[in-house]
Amino acid sequence: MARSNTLQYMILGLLTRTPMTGYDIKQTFDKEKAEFWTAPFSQIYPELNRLLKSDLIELTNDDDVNTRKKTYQITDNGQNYFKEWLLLPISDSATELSNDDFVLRLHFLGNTHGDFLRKLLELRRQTLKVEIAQLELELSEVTNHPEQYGRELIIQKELANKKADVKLWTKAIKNPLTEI
Amino acid sequence: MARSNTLQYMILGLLTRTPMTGYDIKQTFDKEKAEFWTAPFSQIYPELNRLLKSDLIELTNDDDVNTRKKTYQITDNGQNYFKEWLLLPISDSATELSNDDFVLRLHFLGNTHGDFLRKLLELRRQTLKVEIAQLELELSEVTNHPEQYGRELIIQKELANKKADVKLWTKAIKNPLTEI
DNA sequence: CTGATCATGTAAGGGGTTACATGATTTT
DNA sequence: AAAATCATGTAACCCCTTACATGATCAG
Repeated sequence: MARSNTLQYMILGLLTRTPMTGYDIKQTFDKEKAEFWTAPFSQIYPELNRLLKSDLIELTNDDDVNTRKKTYQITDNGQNYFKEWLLLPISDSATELSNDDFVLRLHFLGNTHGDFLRKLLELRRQTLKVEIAQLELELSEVTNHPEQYGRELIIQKELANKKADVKLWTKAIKNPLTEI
Repeated sequence: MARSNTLQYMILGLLTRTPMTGYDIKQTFDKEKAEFWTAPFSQIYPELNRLLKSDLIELTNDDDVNTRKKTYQITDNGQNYFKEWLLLPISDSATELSNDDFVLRLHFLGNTHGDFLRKLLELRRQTLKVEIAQLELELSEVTNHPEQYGRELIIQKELANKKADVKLWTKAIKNPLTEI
């Protein structure tokens, strides 16, 4: 249980847009730096074969028979599976949303799903506020303890980051894309 | 090769301060939330035994003979090994310093090592500036591409975070602890 | 005397990295 | 003709997580 499997969703997400080969997927990861995450071929190819067996993706018939090239497309099954995952943090009444979970989903939200996007941002903002309160408490415990100066700087860094995030998501909630 | 092994350095770093048991180490991780990182017993105990075999730590004689309690202290060997790692990003003319590497080292820098701390912050600031330039380029490529709105938000978030970091480290370089 | 905390481990399995292996196609 | 890029994989190894196993000590 608890199979996080980021790669699985990254691949499915990319294939919701257009059919691709394993090689293409790797290129996309490297070029887009996706959300600052990548995977080697040795992870991508086995994962593709696993998804194929699970009937979440399938081979297209576009490939020249003489090449080894294998172009994959997502199945209806895969579409549903991916969408279910994408919407999970909202339908689930989970009160927490880690940065990784959040970023991974955000990556696949374009101009569609405007409503869902807003809810996702709201949820993340809530999580951040709780974390900020916690960090402020920790910070108050280390100030004036010069031997923990390094740790104090780390806490300040995390605080600054999370506060910047709250600001950004607040702005994004107020000014949705539709206004552009 | 390329054994990153965060845990190894966390343990050695804690033991430079005071002798501890595996249980104490776990407590410290959980309480201090270290630098937002923790490890389970199933990782800590085997690692302690490995460090013991490598002669980087040793058992103290403080423990009651009748208990299973094992209090460890760092050896001279371990001290050297740890210090070498701590100073690596400077002595090494590596031009990059990842956030994880940076934070891990920062955690063990108190009011001592003021000079080294400044160099470390400087180095990190340089890395950040390069990354910011890269992100600004990526951002310019996705704006006005509504289908990549999610990715745009991610890039903006990363940019905001890195900029906040630069600001913070600049301030820390200018106002060292000695002024407190 | 019962439950919380102290205390140390092993086992199984997932996920990720690095290195290795192979060969076709395209560019220079 | 050589080098770069396209293209798909396997093998070994490390790190980390979850679950399991065991028992002592201390507080209520």
